[in-house]
Amino acid sequence: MNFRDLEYLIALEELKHFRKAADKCFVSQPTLSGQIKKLEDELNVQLMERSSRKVIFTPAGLDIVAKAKTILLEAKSLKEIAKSHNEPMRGTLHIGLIPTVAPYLLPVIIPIIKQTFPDLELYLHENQTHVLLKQLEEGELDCLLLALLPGMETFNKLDLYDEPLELALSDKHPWSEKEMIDLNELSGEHVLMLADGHCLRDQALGFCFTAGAIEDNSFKATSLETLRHMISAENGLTLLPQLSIPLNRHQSGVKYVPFQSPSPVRTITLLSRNNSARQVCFDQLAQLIHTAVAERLAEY
Amino acid sequence: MNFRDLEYLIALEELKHFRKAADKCFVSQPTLSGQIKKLEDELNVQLMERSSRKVIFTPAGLDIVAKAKTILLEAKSLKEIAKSHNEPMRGTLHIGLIPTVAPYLLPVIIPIIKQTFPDLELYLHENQTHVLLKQLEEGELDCLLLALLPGMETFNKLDLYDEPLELALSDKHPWSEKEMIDLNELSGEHVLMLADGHCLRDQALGFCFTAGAIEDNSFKATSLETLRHMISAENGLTLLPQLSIPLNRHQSGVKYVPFQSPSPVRTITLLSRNNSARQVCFDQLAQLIHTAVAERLAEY
DNA sequence: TATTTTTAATAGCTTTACTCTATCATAATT
DNA sequence: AATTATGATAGAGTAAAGCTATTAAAAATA
Repeated sequence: MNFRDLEYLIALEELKHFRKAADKCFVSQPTLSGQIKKLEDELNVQLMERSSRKVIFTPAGLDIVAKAKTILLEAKSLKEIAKSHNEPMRGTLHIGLIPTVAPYLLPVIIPIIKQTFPDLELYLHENQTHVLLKQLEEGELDCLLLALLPGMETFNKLDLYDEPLELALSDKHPWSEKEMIDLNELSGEHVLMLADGHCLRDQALGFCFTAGAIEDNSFKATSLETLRHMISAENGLTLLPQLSIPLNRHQSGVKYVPFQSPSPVRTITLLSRNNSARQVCFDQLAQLIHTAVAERLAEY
Repeated sequence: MNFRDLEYLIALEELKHFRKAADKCFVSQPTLSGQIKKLEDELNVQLMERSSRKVIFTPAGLDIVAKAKTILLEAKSLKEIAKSHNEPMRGTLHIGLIPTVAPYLLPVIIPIIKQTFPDLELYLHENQTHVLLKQLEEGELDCLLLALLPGMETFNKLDLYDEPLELALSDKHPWSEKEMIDLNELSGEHVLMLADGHCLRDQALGFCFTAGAIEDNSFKATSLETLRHMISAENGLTLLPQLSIPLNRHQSGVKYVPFQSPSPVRTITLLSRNNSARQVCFDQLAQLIHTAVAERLAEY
């Protein structure tokens, strides 16, 4: 039994005539006859009485025609489901983000994504890099927005933007009035850091090590916001990514000073599985994010 | 797209493994791979991501698997419908009967039919022979219970019983005490008849003509019961089929006298289309009716 | 780092099943 | 009796689906 056989049967019930039904189905009369016979043999039930003048459906035949119609409708619906999924910017999308990106990037991009791709249903998952990578691999997430690190080569990456880090410090700190600062001036300074597992911690540690700065071991923050409040309270120093910094670089007791070139920087990337079916979607999304963030960063 | 492809897809979604899914479907792995690929091409949508380690279904794939499951369920249900119709003594049956048979035969056979074949749903249609034959031909009726007449050779017939006609007359008539009577004694008598269109009228007329009796043209009855009442009221004569006669041959002013051999007789037959799908059903029904009526007639 | 293992895709051939044209058989109509 | 209408049958051709053997690529293991 296959879908075509059911079409033959339905046409035959409608027209009560083998040749006409065959014409309607664009096959020859013997073909239709044969397939109907095959169907009867397979179902082991006589679907109609044939005579040279009349085709009379049996009750069994009529019941089966009715069921056949619902099956063909379902098949049509299946094809329409497929069609609706053909549009890349439609359907659900599970995005993973790291905690040092999510709260600052999302307000910039969510409104424009919702406006540009209203049929995209976003689910946002905030987690640390190693968790996100695992989830992406398992297929639990569709793509990630995070800072590019070594070891991500097995994934497909679309670079979104390079995000400079700036020096955050209390507005009572002697350096707080500086317009710019050189990374090497941090030599010997104690710097506050995020807790283990945050990729920004490792990156910042790297820059500090190069500059000769020292981690302040008395405290490890669990979020950038905690870190920011600590700076204000403790008169400390830290590195914060640009998107988390207010435009005027001075707010609630904290001042922000950009570094002189070459500034410490991290690359924010859209990561997806190499063989993901939604590459077209990611391309468009990356393009949109790139533009939106470029506009935002230009405001500094 | 066909049903098998959907089975492959469902197995693959369940096992997330091409070879295992192929095993489950009793085909080779390349066959399953090929058909899945064909399905994707046909639906023009990627149903899953493949890698050498993982099979991850896309949202489109999952939606389509869900729909595929309902389609296969419907297909299964279609086969079960066919199966249920395989039992010949089940389902609806439209039976046509003539008015001179229905009221007398049905009480005899309906209880035993309902008891023997409880899954048979009977619809009874009372009409004159020519109407019934037309309806049978058109497929509106499945079979007929009527008196066999010339011109019915194109149908399939199963003889049920031979029904003798008896002489019905007022209990005040001089012949009313006779045990038996010879048909030829009717010579010159006036006999009451049914209206045109009743086959019993034509048959009775035939017997009367042979015997030399004359039709009483002053009245034509539209039913046997009217005829019976007329006999009582008008002191007339008529021929009535045995099943319409009370067992003691005397009731409400009417007496019944059987004819000496050779008695006038009609053959009651089950008629169906030659190519009817339900010949088995009719055979069993005829057998049952034959037995039930034989038992009833033996009581006279 | 090289080797083995796992897993899906590909190539090439075979088989199945569907379709076609031509013809037959039967019953209805002329 | 001849013609027409209609479905069934026969036989050949084609397309689809199946198989085995092999390849390719990634992961696991040595």
